[in-house]
Amino acid sequence: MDLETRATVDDHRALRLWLRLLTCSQLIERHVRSRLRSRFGTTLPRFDLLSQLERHPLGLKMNQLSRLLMVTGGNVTGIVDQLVKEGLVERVDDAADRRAWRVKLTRAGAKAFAEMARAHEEWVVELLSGFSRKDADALMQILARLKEVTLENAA
Amino acid sequence: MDLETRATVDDHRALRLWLRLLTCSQLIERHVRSRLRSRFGTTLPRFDLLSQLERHPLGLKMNQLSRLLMVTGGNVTGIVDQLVKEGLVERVDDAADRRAWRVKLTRAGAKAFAEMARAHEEWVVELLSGFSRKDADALMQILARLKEVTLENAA
DNA sequence: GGGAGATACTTTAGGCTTGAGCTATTCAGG
DNA sequence: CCTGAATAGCTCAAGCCTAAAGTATCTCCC
Repeated sequence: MDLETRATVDDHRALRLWLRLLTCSQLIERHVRSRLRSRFGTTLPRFDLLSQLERHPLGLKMNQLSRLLMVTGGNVTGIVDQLVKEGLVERVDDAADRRAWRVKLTRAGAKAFAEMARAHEEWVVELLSGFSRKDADALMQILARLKEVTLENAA
Repeated sequence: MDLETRATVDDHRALRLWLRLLTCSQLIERHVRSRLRSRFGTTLPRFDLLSQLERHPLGLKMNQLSRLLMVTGGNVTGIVDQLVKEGLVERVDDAADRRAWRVKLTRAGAKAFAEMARAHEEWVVELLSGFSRKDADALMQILARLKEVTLENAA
């Protein structure tokens, strides 16, 4: 096999890897979305946003949320608007910067999130049951490298 | 460590695995979407649909596309409508079933797709450059198992 | 052949997401 | 101080996506 042929094979390898990664990700994502909808009448983006706030009890600015969730600012505006309307989240003025908000979980939001998070974890555990501990550990490590490489090359 | 504690740790393991998988997938996806947009003025769903048609020269029915792309039928209707309007795809009557269409690439569609596919593969290869052959092979295998397990458990 | 149920597709309403363009505020240098 | 550049956030149009409901056709079975 000459170099050029090998290069082509390796190229297809990268492509197939990406397609398989996407498939796996979508399979899990669809499952979780569907259950969030049917059990809690909510969506994955809202859940993700609450999840970030739960990890940051002091609150987060809109652009911090935007970075953590890997979505654009305009998107965060819309989701926060909804969650405020539902009473799960509140916008507090940022003392240090009059342009900025500090978004926090309300008491009701924290309570609602705790319930959803428990169920969410159950779903994922159930979905991955039968996936060996050994494979899971290996996958975590390889994905760590993949993330690193991708971040490097995307810059 | 008692059983209950271990169970909790394993649960978090599954959750963290899923979150990392999602992150990796999103990193690559965003990169590809952004380039499809800036270079070709198109989107990932349209590209994916063309890609499926390219693999099936005899054409595909709407519901076959829906299954292959893992999206709902209504969604496929919208995307095909657009691609027809752009002249990349055509709807042909299915001789055997008057309810159904057979969607095919037009000559222009095949040409446009070939160009995009070449670029798409380059982007992915570039993005994954530095990811070792060994890791890539291992990842392919583990993801195959993950896909299998997930499909099993989702049913 | 005829009716019940399945299937192929479309439509609709509602939510997510983006990129571009806007205002208001902050910050850094002169 | 001031002024230009950067930053925080919002709005808007357009496209993706879903679930649910609607129409047309097919298929099976009596």
